[in-house]
Amino acid sequence: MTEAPPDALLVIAGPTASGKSRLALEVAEREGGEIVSADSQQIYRHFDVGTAKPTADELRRVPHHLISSVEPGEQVNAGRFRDLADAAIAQVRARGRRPIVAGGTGLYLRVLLHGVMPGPGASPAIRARIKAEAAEQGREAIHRKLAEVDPESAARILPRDLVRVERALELYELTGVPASVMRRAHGFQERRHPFRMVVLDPPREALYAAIDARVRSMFQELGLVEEVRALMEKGYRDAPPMRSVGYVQALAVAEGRMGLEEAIEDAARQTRHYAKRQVTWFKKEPGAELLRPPYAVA
RNA sequence: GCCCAGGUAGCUCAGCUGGUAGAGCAGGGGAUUGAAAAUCCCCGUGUCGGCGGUUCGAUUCCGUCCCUGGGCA
Repeated sequence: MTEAPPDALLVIAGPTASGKSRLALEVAEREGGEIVSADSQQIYRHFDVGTAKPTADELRRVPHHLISSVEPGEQVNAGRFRDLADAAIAQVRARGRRPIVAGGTGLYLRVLLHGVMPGPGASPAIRARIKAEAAEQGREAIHRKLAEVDPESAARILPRDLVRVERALELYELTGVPASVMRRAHGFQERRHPFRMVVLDPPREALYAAIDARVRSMFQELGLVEEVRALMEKGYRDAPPMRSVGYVQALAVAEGRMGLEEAIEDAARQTRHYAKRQVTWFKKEPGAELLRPPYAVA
């Protein structure tokens, strides 16, 4: 691994409940830093308990950026995150302080560090149309359409993966260029920030125990279901963050579709699966430095 | 003590009339370029409770013992 330059951006990544926030806080306090969150859910306002946001006290101790900064009705995406994060990093530096990026959203981190292929973002209209077509004609049919305009993408995306089929189709419709061509041309080759990325890598058993305890606490002590009821009253029942792990189950409880205990167990299980996906992602992330507990960053 | 129902993968359970077993969940692995806490893919050998017996061959039949539920005393 190459020696990171002194002004390298410190990035702390890792699966949920591994202790990223704690470590980031500790480093920030020690070095006069400010935290820039790379979390696709904590960025939404009002969704606090279920996203495991830092406590009010923690937020007071160190300035945090990109936490509670977007209304739940808006859709954040990788491109928007990159812009917001760039701005936050620049602000922190302008103040002569050290930005510390911490978060578990792998795609956002990658896009921040390595860029995203140029091109248009999501088009709600196109997606709604494709979704309707898929419901009517089936995913296979949509996949065949993709195969006609972009056989390379169709070959690597399975028909059932509607999210990706949709995006590839959307990209082609908007630009006339196959997504596969853009993907190949881009290849995450941008070097947007010199960085040093540490990935927290707790033993699986400990990670799962921490997840189980956290999820249970969200429901039984922190009032996740009550938070969801309040969010529903504010009109956020169908907001993007409501479909993330924990909120899905809490919503089901709030609407009487699921019992509390079942919801806790399901949310914990889904969170464990999610954590595993994060581990898979970060393990092969270029430049990642795996860290075993006890965590320490020099 | 007697009667009944069970003891099969970590868990819940399938397994016509004998040819050494399979699903869901859990768990494991992977993909991932503007929804990413989303979306999607792959992976199931385990003394079929123990010991005898019948049989070319027993998870499957017989005997016996152990264990777990339920019932009767």
